Amino acid sequence: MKKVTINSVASHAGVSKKTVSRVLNNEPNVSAATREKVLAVFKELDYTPNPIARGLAQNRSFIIGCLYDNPSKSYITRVQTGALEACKENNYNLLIHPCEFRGEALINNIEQLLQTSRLDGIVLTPPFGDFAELVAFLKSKKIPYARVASALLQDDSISVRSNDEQGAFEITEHLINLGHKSIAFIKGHPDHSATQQRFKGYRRSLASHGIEFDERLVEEGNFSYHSGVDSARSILDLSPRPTAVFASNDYMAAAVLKLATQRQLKVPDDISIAGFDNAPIARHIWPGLTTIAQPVEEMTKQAVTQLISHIAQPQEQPYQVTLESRLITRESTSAIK
Amino acid sequence: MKKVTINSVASHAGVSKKTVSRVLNNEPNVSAATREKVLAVFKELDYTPNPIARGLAQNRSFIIGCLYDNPSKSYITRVQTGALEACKENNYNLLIHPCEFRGEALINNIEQLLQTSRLDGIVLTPPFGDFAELVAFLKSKKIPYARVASALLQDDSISVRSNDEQGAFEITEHLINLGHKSIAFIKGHPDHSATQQRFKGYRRSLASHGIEFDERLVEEGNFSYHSGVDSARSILDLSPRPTAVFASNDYMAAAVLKLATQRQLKVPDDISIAGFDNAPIARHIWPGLTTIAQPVEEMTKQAVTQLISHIAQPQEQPYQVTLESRLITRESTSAIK
DNA sequence: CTGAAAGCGCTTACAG
DNA sequence: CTGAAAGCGCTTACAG
Repeated sequence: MKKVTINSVASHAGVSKKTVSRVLNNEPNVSAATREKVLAVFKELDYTPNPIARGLAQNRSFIIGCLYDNPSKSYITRVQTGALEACKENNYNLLIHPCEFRGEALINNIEQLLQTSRLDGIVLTPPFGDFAELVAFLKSKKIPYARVASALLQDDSISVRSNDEQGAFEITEHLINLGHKSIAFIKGHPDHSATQQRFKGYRRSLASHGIEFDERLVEEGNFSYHSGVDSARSILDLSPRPTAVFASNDYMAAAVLKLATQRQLKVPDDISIAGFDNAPIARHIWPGLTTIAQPVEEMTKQAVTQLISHIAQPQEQPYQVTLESRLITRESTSAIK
Repeated sequence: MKKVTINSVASHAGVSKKTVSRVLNNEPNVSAATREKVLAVFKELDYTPNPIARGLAQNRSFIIGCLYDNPSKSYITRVQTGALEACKENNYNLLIHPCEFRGEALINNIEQLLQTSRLDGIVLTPPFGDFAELVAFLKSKKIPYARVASALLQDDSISVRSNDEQGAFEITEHLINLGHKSIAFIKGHPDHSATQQRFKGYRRSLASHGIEFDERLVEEGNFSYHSGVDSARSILDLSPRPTAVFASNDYMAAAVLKLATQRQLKVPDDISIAGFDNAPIARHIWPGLTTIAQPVEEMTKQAVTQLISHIAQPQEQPYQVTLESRLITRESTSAIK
């Protein structure tokens, strides 16, 4: 069985392949009769255009690459969901590329990626949007990119983020307003710019209430559940024990909750626990976690939408947006007794 | 700035483009001197071959598509992890394509996908591997595919599954051996073949112990957490209340656990709860869930590895494998009092 | 409204 | 060991 190409269709229909190309792309300037004839031959021969050939001629692939390296699986899932929505609306497809390396190895890895698949653009999810080396590399290769949840930059790139500092401030305010003064804090992954932002918000809230910052209440996590367990152990061993814990994401908060419960502590009566992200786990456990809802899907969707429109029209304005996050109170926090 | 192609390299190096192509692909029959000269020009010009052009000439894209439609996000994450490992080892890339439609719309959706991106092969994850229409369509389009966690078939396709029936049998045995006789069961999504298999295993275990099957103890779920909440409500309202619940996946089991805890029931003292999959949530909650560890990553990795080798050498044997699953006991199940 | 020619950037098959 | 020619299946730019 011979492969059916634009040429077979053209000869079957008795027209030039340019005309076939016209009906394929819904271009004007084709008589209704010709169009129908060609359409009929499409059906008859069961013709599907070859996207690679189209790609070569147009120099594009209609594929966006999504880079990530994130210990929180649910965060990745949400990123993908948003990216996929944007792709779907624009007839693009999404290629996913986790990569665990930093520095030199990372650049080689991306170079390899670009050598095996042509990508029209790349979404950089945390922490990649903050890797200056990588961003410079993409610029030098003239690969369009968009940054999600990265630090603000005064450049011309596409960037969508949410206000981590403000979110952390608000959730700390919530705890302080409940009467808590001894509030432990678990940091996120050091490479993520959100980590510093959330820490800042926590400190700003403490300061605004005249509560002295206490270093002993701060633990270094990395956004993984496992790191939350380790941090929780240290925190619960403190004496006096803090009356509340604010973990930089919900996975780590869930770990604190589990460990506290195992140790026969009542949450929130004995200790209040707050997270960040509003990941699914925040409502899948009991008590449900008080947290900050971050619009991860929406951030990524906007970033990819802008990226795609930038690919089509590179002269557009840079798009830099900061979305709002909001406090969600559940059962894991309560007034101090 | 002119784009640098194989032609610019060839003229710079003073050789034919065929020779450039040879060093690009590490082919033999190039003198060391020539090779080095060309390599030097690569660096000098910062040349990167165009994957689309290569793809057109070779008629391949080095991209595998992953189809899914699964209410369990962690399952998808695990599927992706396995698929990505296989792709990485073979210099392939992974394109993800969730699709929510059935029947006619589904086929159109896939046709559209194949029209925008050329895929060298497709992995069908549950429930797609069991959709006869889709499988027939891919066959007619001559798109290589591999099926993950689908029903056994006497055909020539690549298929990797695990033994759901046996897993469900074993976990039910575990409960019965702990003294439970009234064991509620929450079914999975009706479109997934695993749903029937797990139900069968549950019934086989009951039967082998002479415990009469009771329809009132069976709820229809769909693998989502939400469906688990609904099922849990019905089950906990039964009187007499069953002493154990076996949910067809961990999300639904987690929902039962949360609802039971909210209702002041002690797990496992008042009621034992078991899940299936060994999803992350099974160990992120307290008490941890007794469950069946299913090698989702490994299944997918094997399927994609076979798919890629089948793409390279289509004459190979069909690969149909059933992997083992194993019981993991945690704190959510205990002997009846 | 329609088409012939050239080109996208590679590889394949063949010749020397 | 090296290269000239043809081809992969489309689109772009131009001409009529």
